[in-house]
Amino acid sequence: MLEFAVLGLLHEAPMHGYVLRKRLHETLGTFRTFSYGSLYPTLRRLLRAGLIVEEPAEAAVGETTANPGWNQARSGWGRRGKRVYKLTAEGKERFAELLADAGPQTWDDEGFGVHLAFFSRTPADVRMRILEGRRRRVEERREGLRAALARAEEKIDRYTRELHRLGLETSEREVRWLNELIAHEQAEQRGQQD
Amino acid sequence: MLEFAVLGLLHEAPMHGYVLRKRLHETLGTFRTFSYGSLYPTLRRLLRAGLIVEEPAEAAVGETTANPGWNQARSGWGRRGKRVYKLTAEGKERFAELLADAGPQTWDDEGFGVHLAFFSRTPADVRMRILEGRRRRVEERREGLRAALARAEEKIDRYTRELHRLGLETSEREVRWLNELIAHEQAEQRGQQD
DNA sequence: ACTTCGATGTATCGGTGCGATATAATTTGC
DNA sequence: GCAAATTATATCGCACCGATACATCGAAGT
Repeated sequence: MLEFAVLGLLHEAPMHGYVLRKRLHETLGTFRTFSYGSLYPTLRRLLRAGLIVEEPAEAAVGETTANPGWNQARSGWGRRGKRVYKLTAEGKERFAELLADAGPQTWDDEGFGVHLAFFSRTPADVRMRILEGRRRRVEERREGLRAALARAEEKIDRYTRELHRLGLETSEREVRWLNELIAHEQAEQRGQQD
Repeated sequence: MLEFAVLGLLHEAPMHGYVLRKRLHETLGTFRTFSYGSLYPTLRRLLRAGLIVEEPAEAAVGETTANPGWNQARSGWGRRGKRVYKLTAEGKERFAELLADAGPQTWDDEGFGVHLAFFSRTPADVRMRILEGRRRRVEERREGLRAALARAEEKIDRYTRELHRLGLETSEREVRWLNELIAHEQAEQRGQQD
């Protein structure tokens, strides 16, 4: 999922790992954060896979050109210190593939949230399949919680019951929310056809 | 967190990994599931640490004594095949320690949910600290989302905004839910003192 | 009796991500 | 002119997941 987010964000502009992490935090809005402990290894992975490349530091966004001496000290640019990453053609291609994929990862809590951040770039039919998959998923959770609450009502621990109550309300809410989104999508599609 | 849950569940009775996983699923109620890919390694870890021991299969819960031939084939019992795990004194001690700990792990989504499943066994003051820590955590998320929504209202992607809206409502709801739980705890403590 | 199927049961593998920690340069504020 | 905050990169061990591979058992059908 980090791979997906990184690839998506690098479409905006080449960026440092550090800036990337901030943008990540902003676009995902506290719903999800990624640590450096996963970001930097991911960046290296993408680099090895040829999906991104390192770029001379001059091209970075919001860079004050304060001539970093230690930068030139090592083979021209950014060997040590700031590293700016840029999408390659393969990287763009890969992102497009990931965008078009509506697999099960896209309807779990994490995957869904991240994918939604790039929803306006995903094809309308894929959007629909993801939304519906997510709804199925949340409905399952809702039913599971309903069953757990009905099954025991008295027997189970008060705190557990409270947690299940909250979970049930939350899933009910999310299903309603999804229904609205889906309805909106359908309306839009009808509008398109006319 | 799995360690905590396993130790807690084994207080009920000695169990197979398989049964353990089912009980885990039941008590956590779809809010959280652990896969075998984490359960079995965890079991081995606990075994190495001396927090649990293997027990002859006869002692297992709900066991039909169907004399498993392959079981005796290997040095007396359960070397290959079913393995029943039982808490040791150290294991019980460790669980008590974990119960009494109200660290930051206990107020993130995962830790909080798992801990709540054993809340009736945790000391009242620890319960309070966990509840308050969780509230602080959720309030932070709520404020983050409020800020994100206020910051951009028009600029940001429609879908992202919708997700943030849902997240905001969810956090608001959870804060209210926590307030009720906390009020209940306080009332109970006052009752205790009289 | 035969066999097939679903539940029971144990286990490993590669991959993904986290939290803590170390290190250093650069900017900002006093 | 110096301390503190921010920018920046990186690694380590650990926890967990999903996929996958086995093997056994009991029941239900034929």
